Amino acid sequence: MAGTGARERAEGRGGAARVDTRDVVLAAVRLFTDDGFEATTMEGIAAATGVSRRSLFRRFGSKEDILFAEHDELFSTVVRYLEASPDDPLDSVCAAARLVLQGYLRDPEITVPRYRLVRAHPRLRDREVAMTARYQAAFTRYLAADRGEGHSLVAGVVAASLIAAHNHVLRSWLRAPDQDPGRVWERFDTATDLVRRTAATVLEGEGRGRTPAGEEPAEPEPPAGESVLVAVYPSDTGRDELLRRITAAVRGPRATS
Amino acid sequence: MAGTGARERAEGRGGAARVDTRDVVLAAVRLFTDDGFEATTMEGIAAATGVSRRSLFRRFGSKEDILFAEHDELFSTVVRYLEASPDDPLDSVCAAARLVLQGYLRDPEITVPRYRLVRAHPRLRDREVAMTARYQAAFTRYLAADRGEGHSLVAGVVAASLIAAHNHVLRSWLRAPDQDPGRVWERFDTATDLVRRTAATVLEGEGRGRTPAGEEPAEPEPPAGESVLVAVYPSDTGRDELLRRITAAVRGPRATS
DNA sequence: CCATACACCGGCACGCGGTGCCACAAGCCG
DNA sequence: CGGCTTGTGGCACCGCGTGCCGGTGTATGG
Repeated sequence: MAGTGARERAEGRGGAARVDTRDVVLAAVRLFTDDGFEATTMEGIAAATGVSRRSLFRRFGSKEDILFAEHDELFSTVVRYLEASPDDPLDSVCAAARLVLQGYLRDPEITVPRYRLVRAHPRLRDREVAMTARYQAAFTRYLAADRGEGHSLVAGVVAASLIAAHNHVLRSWLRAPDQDPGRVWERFDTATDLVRRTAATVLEGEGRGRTPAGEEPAEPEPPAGESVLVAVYPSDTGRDELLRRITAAVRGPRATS
Repeated sequence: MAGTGARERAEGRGGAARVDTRDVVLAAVRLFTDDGFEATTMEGIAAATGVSRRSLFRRFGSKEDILFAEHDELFSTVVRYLEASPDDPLDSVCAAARLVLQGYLRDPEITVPRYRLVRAHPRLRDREVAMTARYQAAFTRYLAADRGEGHSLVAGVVAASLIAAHNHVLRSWLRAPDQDPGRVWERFDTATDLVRRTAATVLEGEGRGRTPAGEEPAEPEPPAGESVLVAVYPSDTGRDELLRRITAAVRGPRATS
């Protein structure tokens, strides 16, 4: 629980300090798992969080979107990371996939119950696969942009392989979230190695990967069990706000395996 | 339009010869493209087809499901084909993918406008990718069932590759449905060949080929003007030390935007 | 100090998707 | 004929999602 409890005071009228998004999500997840997703109404979530029904829709869009709010944030983070990544494209997308897995491992409090909900309700399942499709599309675009335009097939296949490998590892963790994270990263490395091998096969005969001019080729892949922190913020974020959020994130209960 | 018009007589009560599913779908597609998906109400479809609103929900489940009714049928067909297929598993799934593409090419009257609708509405897009995910899951299960249980990763990657290749060719047709079908099949063959090559690579090299990743943690430098901060630190770095270093980095001269 | 502008919130009403329930019409059987 | 099953239409109802409005806190300018 990150900073709950002190919020309940925000009742009454206008002023009403904005309830933290994460608290809303956690409360909603709790209601979903306790009462069932269908049975939980937006009015119920509103009552439980102190945010009005109308504002819930304004901030999250829909009931499902509450469940995937954190995931959406992660997605945009990954996309921005990808856009700013100077490494070899294949390394970049692998690192991006690592980022996604890390996003899941970071707060099991949301991702694990969400996984259970997703498994139970086909509609939520569709929403989940839609998310992975968005990742896949982003990876494909990124890989295809680097090479010539004619290689979108190859890019699509490589991206699909990587997503499949990632999801394979991810699910293995979601089914047993208490296992040693080191094992998870180990599996992730073998999975990405597999993808790399297939990609190498597929790319044979293509021009070799570009080398960014100058600069030492930064090591893109932290060794397994490494601690990675990636922060992506809007360009207009003030330094203080940035530091405050990073501090809060680091001080948070979850250490990245 | 195919076989409408003679239906209008089915008013009044019970008897009402059952309106053909395909006619309902075609009418709905027409309404969707003419008036927009959101603007088209189930009551409108009911009025246009002579089927009551209640029966529409009973037969199709939801408004979206009307659009994908034919696709669902195709899916179950493919699954049954797969279950009865005695060939080499890789050949079987490739043939199954061919079946799907054929299902699209067979009636452009539904698939083409549906593609346009899917492109326009994110919600329908999600539904579409959910369908491809179902195919992918079916292919994965089929491929994994053949080999030992430990190869579900490989199966998943191969299935994902095949689906990606199929979708690549499919979209190229959907964007220009009037082109020569021979070209489409030609592209399909080259795409499946690509998948076959990668699959061969992946299936042959079951020996571990893991390369030990480098050890040196690094701080990749985001391009100037970008709002990305990536920091990689040893796992045992203390929170305070981490924060101090991040603070120094952000406060420093090369602050991120 | 007040006026204006802006952004966010909560309440209300409403359309529509989706479901449970019931009545009714056919086909099939003894 | 009377029961059973199956599919249908009508009706009422719930809940999601949205447009609209009034109110409140904060920032900006005279």
